Amino acid sequence: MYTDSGRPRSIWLRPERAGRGPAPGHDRARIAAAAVGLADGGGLDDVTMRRVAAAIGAGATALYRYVDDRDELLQLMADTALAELRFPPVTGDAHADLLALARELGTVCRRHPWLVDLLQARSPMTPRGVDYLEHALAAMQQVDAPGRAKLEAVALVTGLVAMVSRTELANGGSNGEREAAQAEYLRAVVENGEHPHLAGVVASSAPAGDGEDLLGRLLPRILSGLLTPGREPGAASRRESPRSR
Amino acid sequence: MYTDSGRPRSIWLRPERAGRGPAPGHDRARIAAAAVGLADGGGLDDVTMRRVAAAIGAGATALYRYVDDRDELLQLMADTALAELRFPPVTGDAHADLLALARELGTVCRRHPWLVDLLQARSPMTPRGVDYLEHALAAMQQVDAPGRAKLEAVALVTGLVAMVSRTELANGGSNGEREAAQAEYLRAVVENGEHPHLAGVVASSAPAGDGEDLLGRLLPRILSGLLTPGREPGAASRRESPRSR
DNA sequence: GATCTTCTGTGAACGGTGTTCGCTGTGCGA
DNA sequence: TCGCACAGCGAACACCGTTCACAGAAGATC
Repeated sequence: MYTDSGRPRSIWLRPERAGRGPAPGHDRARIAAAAVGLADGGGLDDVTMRRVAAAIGAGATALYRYVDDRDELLQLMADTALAELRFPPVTGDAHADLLALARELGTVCRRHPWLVDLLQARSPMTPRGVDYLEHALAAMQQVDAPGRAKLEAVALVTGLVAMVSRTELANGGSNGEREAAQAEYLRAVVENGEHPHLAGVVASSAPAGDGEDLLGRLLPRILSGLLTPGREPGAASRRESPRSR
Repeated sequence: MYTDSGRPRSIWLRPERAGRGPAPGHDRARIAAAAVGLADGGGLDDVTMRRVAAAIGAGATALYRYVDDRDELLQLMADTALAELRFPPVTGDAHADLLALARELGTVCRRHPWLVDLLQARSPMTPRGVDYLEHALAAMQQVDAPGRAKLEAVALVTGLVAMVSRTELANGGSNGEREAAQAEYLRAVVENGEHPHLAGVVASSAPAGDGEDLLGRLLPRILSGLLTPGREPGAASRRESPRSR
């Protein structure tokens, strides 16, 4: 049933325990938990095979009995974090339900900042990731839109959560050398005067509003644009300015 | 004028040539070009300090005279790639202009797949990145929306381009082991039957439509939701289903 | 119960990484 | 002309992911 009839490529289809030999001294859950602990403390860069192994009291290379790759370890971590999702009940209001789901994902991202990187690198098709997708689709059950559009909506919601979480963490977290450099350069660009629109926008906008609900403000607007079936907003926009071209 | 009155933290504020010593044998542009060439061939992982140095015929550690960090080298690369942007003229139709700009960014991303990673890791505040932002804001000059909303719109447009480019490259590029594993697991999940909504959507949607204009389909809808001033779509959605809660 | 087979954990090792540190020169400013 | 700041370089450091052969343990088979 597998594509080349060998052993499954996906870790999620590989049984954790093979029948024959001695019982493993560790398990995926413990390993993933240890890795999550390391990442929570110092980011994904602190998740090295040696350090994770040491954290569970194993030799440096024991992890390769449980995981083919460092990348598979990261998948385990993503799944472990997504397991913290408390799916809000489906009420029938697709927009509100998706917003609630997005907020849940946001809180998990706040707890595990590194999850943002894993979410954006590629949508993590882990068991809990699939559950998340299923829940989102269930929330949109009564929406009149093709399946493709719904999948795209989920991807966009997830991407938006990642984006918002990233800016939240950048504003709140101990601003590293990198942010300082960016701020320094941005200040210089604005003062230089060759970017009037940027200068105007930077001057006019309040400084980084803290407790403001970005998700609640952006997501409904995006969803309303995405999931409304008939209106064809692109055509309207094109009709508004017939002089162009 | 700098925050701690030392030497600028940002590479863009540091003069390429210091006055005193012998003339440098290389320059940022050549270094960045070499790095871009490596990344185009084999991804960002192929961009190591040693290899880039070798590509310009320099010793392994000579790069540190031009760049503080590997990360600064990546910034140089992002700027070099963004320099390929051919900004489409501003017509006055904000939606159309932003779509055209997004398409331009998309073609650059198609040429330099690694740029997607750099765009998503953090918005690259490089000179060309600032130009991009300025151009987008100019396209929205006549839009009646607060500056914050415009900045958010730009971020969303960029994020959408990154997302679309990623899926394009994943579909088109030589599918690695990773994609195979994901596909294998997804098939198993669908066959298993515990995720009916997902199964339905996967079954109903056509297989990966190739020449279909994702950007042109998604971006106008998103923008229409984002940039329309008065309508408060969130409230409308809440009013549509008063029975919930 | 004995044997066989498979699996587990390990330590050493390989090739590679980013980065630091002296060192030798070189060429501009004084 | 002199001095000094800077360019380039080689060696070195502390890691990294991953491979491999090998010890030993435990289920399967007889």
